[in-house]
Amino acid sequence: MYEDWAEQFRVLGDATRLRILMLLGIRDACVCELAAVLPVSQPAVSQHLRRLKQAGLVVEYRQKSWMFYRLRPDLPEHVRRWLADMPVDPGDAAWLRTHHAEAACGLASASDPVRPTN
Amino acid sequence: MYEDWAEQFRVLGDATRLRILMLLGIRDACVCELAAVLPVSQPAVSQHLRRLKQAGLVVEYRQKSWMFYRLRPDLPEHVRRWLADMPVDPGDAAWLRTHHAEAACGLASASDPVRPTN
DNA sequence: TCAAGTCATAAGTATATGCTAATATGCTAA
DNA sequence: TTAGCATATTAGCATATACTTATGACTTGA
Repeated sequence: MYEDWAEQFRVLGDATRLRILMLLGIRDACVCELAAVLPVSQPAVSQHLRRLKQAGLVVEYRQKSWMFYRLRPDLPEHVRRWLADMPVDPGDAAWLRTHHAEAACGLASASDPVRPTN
Repeated sequence: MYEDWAEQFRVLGDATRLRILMLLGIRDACVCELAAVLPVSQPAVSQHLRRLKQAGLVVEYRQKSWMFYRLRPDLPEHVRRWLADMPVDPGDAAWLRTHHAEAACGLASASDPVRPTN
């Protein structure tokens, strides 16, 4: 009866996944950006993102060769509140600010990323 | 940085622990009551309660030979909201209603359980 | 003091988890 | 089509977790 709820909590029960969620709370990011910031390998990032996606916490969209991830727009209110209460790592925020997606991923700054409709 | 938060989520990331929390949301209960309701052994219940206690989610108090556990009165608002949003297992609620602590644990019904001051 | 009941702890086991390295897949641009 | 990059998947490993049984510690009442 509580297994689905427990699974939701387990998804949030990893520091790396929480950090990914907070990073995506600053702005959308592609896998290579996350892998550059986080102290784990790219496959590890991919695996975390897969789990977050399966849990319905993030969505993905392709931008040229890059898979961008973003927080799901209609996150459950519980999750929104939790994330709002957690502090953003200043270093993470600075990194995402100084390394714009255009530069980091070679996107032309003129073209705004095409976001999924939902 | 997020390890403490992740740990909080991991504590909630187990169906048995969630069920214990929901049971204690109905009324305080002793270990043997919880072990009677749950499909796990008494040591398993004790181990879960220890973890819940370390996480600051429950407190314990002795009543004769029984160790009663209750939700910590000043639970973080996050947790309160999560618990409020989760459904109570009807079977669990019925069990705690029909098996009063007095009968289940041999307490005289005249004496209200002495609760801790906090 | 002692027997019975209650709970906690210890030891052992099976499964889940998070990571890495290696490899496969897929997209883009020439 | 093909080269090169970005991402996903696989296999393997170390650790964490949840459970059991066995046992120890504590409380109560006779």
